[in-house]
Amino acid sequence: MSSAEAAGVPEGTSSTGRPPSDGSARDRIRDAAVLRFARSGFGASVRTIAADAGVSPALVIHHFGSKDALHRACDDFVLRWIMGSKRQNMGKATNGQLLQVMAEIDEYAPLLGYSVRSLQAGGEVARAFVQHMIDDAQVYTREAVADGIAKPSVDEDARVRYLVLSALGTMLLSLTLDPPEDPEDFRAAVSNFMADQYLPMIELFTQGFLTSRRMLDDYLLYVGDPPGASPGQSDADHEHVPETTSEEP
Amino acid sequence: MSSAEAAGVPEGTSSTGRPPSDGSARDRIRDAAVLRFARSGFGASVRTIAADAGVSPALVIHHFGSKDALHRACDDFVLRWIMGSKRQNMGKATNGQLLQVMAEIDEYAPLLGYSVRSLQAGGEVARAFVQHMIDDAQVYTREAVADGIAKPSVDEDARVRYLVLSALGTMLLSLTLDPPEDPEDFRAAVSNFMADQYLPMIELFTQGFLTSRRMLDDYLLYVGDPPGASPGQSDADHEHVPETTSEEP
DNA sequence: CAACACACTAAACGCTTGTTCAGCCTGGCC
DNA sequence: GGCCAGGCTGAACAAGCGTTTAGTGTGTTG
Repeated sequence: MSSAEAAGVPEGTSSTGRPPSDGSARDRIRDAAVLRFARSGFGASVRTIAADAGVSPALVIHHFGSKDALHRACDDFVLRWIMGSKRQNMGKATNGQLLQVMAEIDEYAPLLGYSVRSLQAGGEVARAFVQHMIDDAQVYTREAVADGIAKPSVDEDARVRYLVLSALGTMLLSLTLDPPEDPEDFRAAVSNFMADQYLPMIELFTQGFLTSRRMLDDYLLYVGDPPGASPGQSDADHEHVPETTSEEP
Repeated sequence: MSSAEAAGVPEGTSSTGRPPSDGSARDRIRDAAVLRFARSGFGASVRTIAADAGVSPALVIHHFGSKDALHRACDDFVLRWIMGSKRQNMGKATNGQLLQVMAEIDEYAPLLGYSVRSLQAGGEVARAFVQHMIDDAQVYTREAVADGIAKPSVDEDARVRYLVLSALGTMLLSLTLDPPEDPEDFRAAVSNFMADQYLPMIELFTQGFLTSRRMLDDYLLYVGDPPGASPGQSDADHEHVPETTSEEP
């Protein structure tokens, strides 16, 4: 939590004090907008944001041109913030798999709410956010497979994409179904979610769900080898239980 | 204008015929609202819905009282429809696991868009929708475990909840990131999604992701037994021993 | 027939929205 | 000093929203 928003400056506008160095009002508006969008969604009104920032609605438009442009500016800001934070955290914890991504999210805290709203709304930030996570996870997963921590996949790219979409989507749906009373506290909600879902998730990641390979083998036989496949992976044929499961299309 | 009344009155009455049992205009408004909400989200205006139904905005309010009440009526209608369809499909395919849930969704087609919007927006329908899916999956999973198709879990309830949240959430996020150009066609989008994600999903379900049980065992050791697995329940505590012949060292 | 009920509508009301406009205030430059 | 640039504002505007109101037409009922 940065809590850098502690700029006092309540309405005691003695001589309209504003630091002359750089447009602090513009930044204050942007910060207020990010916070308000996170709290109330992107339907939040310009007037509300202006009130949060302690300025007039007209000034918001004066500085950003329109509400849409303000939204885009917030997207830019958050995206830049995330990318910086990512690069900073990239070094540590190369042991991580996908779970690591979730743990990292907990560190993204201040702008987590904004990201969640963006994911709910779709659009450019959401796509970029997910894509960056996928890129990260690709590195982690490759290393995990090389280190023998993770099993190889028939199609690594598809698996990484699925795992990221799954981890994010599950959390997103959970947050949507039971949103935190205080919209400020996405962080606590994420922690709760992790506490609830960690066991089944890691259980699935450890032992899988099905007892037989039949479904997978049938599918592989049906579609042929997918693009990324190198068929030499004899690593994974240890589990041939010739079980006659019930019928399946 | 006013060609609306000439268009599409299923009952043979030529002029403003309305059966005394149930008003057809009311139904037409509800149907138009469901479609419009699915197409444009719940922010769609009463005026738009009225135009779609070929009536005046005032009539919408006259019949439903308010836009919120109309929304609730649509929720009721869709929920009832889903529950009926569920009951109808419940008989077949008891072999299904969670994948079955996804396949079923493809059959929910007409109201799929509405459900997706509801899941995106959260609220009562979304919760009910998910809960019903969980209830279904609980039955399926129990049977699959009993039949030896699915592996047992340390906490079956938590697993089912996670699997449903994961399956739905993944699809929801995918649909949000790349929404279909024609909002009518959520069905095709779901099919595409399934085509893309089936392999990694079934691979994960078959072989898991991690090579060692260590993370799971560490977690179980750390938290002790989860709430669902009381020691008296002899049914499910055969899984505590670290047997897992399917895992490589 | 008159009288009522009710589906239905055009028009307007009140409100909120994003945005614009004219002008105030102040700091810096001549 | 004068004067301009620009951050900043209160007031207003147009558009859209959900909803209300007053009223029209029509089928049913006494």
